[in-house]
Parts: sequence; structure tokens; C-alpha cells
Amino acid sequence: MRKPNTMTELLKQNIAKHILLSESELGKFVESFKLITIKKKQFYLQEGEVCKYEGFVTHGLFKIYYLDDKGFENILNFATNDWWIGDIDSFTNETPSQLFIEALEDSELLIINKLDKEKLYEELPKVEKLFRIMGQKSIVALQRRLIDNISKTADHRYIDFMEKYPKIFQRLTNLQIAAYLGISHEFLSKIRKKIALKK
Amino acid sequence: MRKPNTMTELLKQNIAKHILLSESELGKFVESFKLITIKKKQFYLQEGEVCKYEGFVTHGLFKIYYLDDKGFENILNFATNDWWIGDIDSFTNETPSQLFIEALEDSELLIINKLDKEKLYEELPKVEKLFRIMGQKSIVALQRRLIDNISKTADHRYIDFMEKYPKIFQRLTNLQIAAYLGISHEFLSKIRKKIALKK
DNA sequence: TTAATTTATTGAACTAGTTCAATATTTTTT
DNA sequence: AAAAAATATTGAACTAGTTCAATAAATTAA
Repeated sequence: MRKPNTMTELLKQNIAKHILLSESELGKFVESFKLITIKKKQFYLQEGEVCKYEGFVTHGLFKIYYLDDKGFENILNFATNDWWIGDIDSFTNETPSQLFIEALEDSELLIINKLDKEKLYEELPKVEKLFRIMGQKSIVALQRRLIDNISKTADHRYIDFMEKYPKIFQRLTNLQIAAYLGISHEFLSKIRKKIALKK
Repeated sequence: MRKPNTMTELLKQNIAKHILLSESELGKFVESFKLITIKKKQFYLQEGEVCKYEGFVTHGLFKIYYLDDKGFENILNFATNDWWIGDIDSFTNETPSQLFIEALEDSELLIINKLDKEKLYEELPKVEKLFRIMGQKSIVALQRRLIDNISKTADHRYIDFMEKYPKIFQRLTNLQIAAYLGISHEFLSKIRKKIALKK
């Protein structure tokens, strides 16, 4: 593990993208977080649990997924350095989550619990703005993802994903990519072949 | 058109679901909004425009959609009484929208522009919380919609929609429902026949 | 280092959903 | 009330994507 303050630097840089805080406010902000590690194949969150923390990934890789009626894994998203994870619904309303969040690599996170987050909202009103803006960005991203899923074919979505997230892409298996694209891995294999032949 | 203060009552009730404001704060809040009407087939927003207002629908019905590469209409959502509309991305960043928001019935809205909204954030810090919470709810809804779209068949999605929004459902054509479900209207017609035969 | 397990590829048969074209029905306009 | 326009239904041929099963390749565990 790297030094904790290297990790909090990442978090400071992340929030500086959205709002402007003084050095002392930044200090107070990051102090509310705790550094934890999660080993590959271990869970940050499992279906049925209440999501107790919001987490900022400083290192590693996660998949966020749910199991459908047939027990099939559908990946909503991946999260690596500089991404936030958690189940907003479960965290905010303290209800059981439907999601699994699992480490695909040994990972490190800065986490905050609900009480400490609420304290932050009170002490640093700008934090309210921060999470409002982050929420807005999530909405835009989700809206785009929904649009793509409705109106693009699987090969198109595969190529888009590869181009948009080349670094994550390399670290994933085809099974994981297929579960993200919403297609069977056999069909992904055929898409890959077709693309390879074109070149 | 009904009396303006009947309309602002609806807005007050809506925000009371999320945060607690005093009567005078509520008054200040609703004063920042302007009541407008949009006739059937007219647009609240068109592709290429910057979204200048966020709107709270007090009466009527809208479709929010975008045109894909083939010029095909994909409906992201419908909005009726007690819903908010706007393109968050375009509104926040003052960039051209990709969306159309069109009235399907003669409609009434309370709208607020960016400057007035920012003023509200400053004067009533709880409003920041309000929009953060509303954003979180949108995220949850979008996430569920994405999940459904990936993992459920069209007949399942059709039945879900009918059961979840029976009142809106009745006021829509099959063309509109198909554009929302992401299927051709011919196929929707076949789904409807299959369901009718089962009964 | 071998054995065991997981991941990837391929083909064949299938199913969900599309596309196109023709006809019927409903709604809107005049 | 008639004509015009938009919406809905149906069938036939098609395509994108699934499922199942067998085999190969790559990773992980012993």
C-alpha cells in the first residue's frame, strides 16, 4: 500500500474538479474518510446488505452488478482510480441493496459513512454542492448509457466501450465485457472475430 | 388555465416531499418560478438549443426524446403533473442539448432560469440539498430503467410500464409506447395481440 | 509442473425482434 | 360529413442475438 497521504491527494484532486475548497476545508474533508483495502474477489457490497459507506477508489478495479431472475450477472459499471462507488439508493435510504460490488483486483478505497457525510454537509455546505454536481454527472452518464443501449447494436457498443475506456478494457475478461454490454459471451466472441477479419 | 397559486401549491407540495422549508422560505422558492403554457405539439426544448430553464410540470404531458443516427425517435421518458423536466447537462453546462422535449397535450409548467436557480442556492442553502436528493432519485430510477432494458424482454417491459404508470399509459399511442420501450411499433402490436389472446 | 478450473472460440439450431408492404382503423382537418 | 393524415394490425422474410454443446487455450491451485 502507498502512503495514506498520497491517497488523500487523489481525493483532493478529484473534488477540486467540481468545487473550490480552501486547504483547511480540504483537510477537514479528507479527514472524514478512512483508507481500506479490498482484496481481489472480495466484496465491497453484497445483495441484501445496507450500503454503509460511499467509497472513492484510489487504486484497483471493481465491478458493480446485480443478478437477474435467471441468476445471470449484469454489470452496471466498472470503477477504477478516481471513481466513486456505492449504492446511492441503499446508502441514502438505509434499505437493502440489490447490488454486488466486487473487487476484480486488489484495491484501495477511501470510505465515508452516512453520519460523517451528514456532518460534512453541515460543516462544509459546499459539500452539498459537490455531491449535487457529482449526481448530475452520473445522471448524464446513465442517460447516455441508456440511449446507447436502446439504439446501438452490440458491435457498436463494444467498439465504443473499447475506445472510451481503453485502460479498463485491457484488464477485463470477455465474460466481464459481455456482462457489461448485455450480450452473451459467445456472441461477443463472434463480434471479436468479425472485427479481427475486417482489419 | 387554473389560478397561478393553485399551481404553486403543487410545487410546494412536491418539494415538501424532499426537504422541510418554512412558509416564508417556500414563498421565496416559488416566487423564483414563472408559469408558462405550452400547447400540444410545441416544444419546451429542441436539439441544438441550450436548455435555459428547469421546469416543474403542473398540468399536461411531455415526451423527452432524441433522434438516433437513423433519425429514429427514442423516448427517454414521459413527464406529467408533479414531474421535473429539462436537460440537466445542457442547463448546467450551457451546452447545446441533444434532446427534444415536446408537449403531447396542452401543458402548464413552472420554470426557473439558471441565474435565479443559483440565487436560490445562495439564499436558501436547503435548496442545494433538495436538488441533490432529486438528483439521487433520478439516478436510482435511471439505473433501474437501464437494468430493465438490459435484462427483461419487451413483453415484460410493456407490462411493467402499463402497471407502473397506468394513468400515463392510457394517454399514449402505441407508437409512443414502442419508442419508449425501444421496440418497433409493429412488434408492440404483436405483443399486444399475444397478451389479449392469453386472457 | 501437473492437474484443475476458468475463459475463449466455434458451429448448429433456435428465438426475439426488425423491416417492409399491404390493409384497416382512428383521428384530425377542411 | 368527407377527405386527408396519422395510427394500428397482420404476414412474410429477414437479422441480431441466444442457447447448448464440444473443444481449445489460458489461469490458478496443488
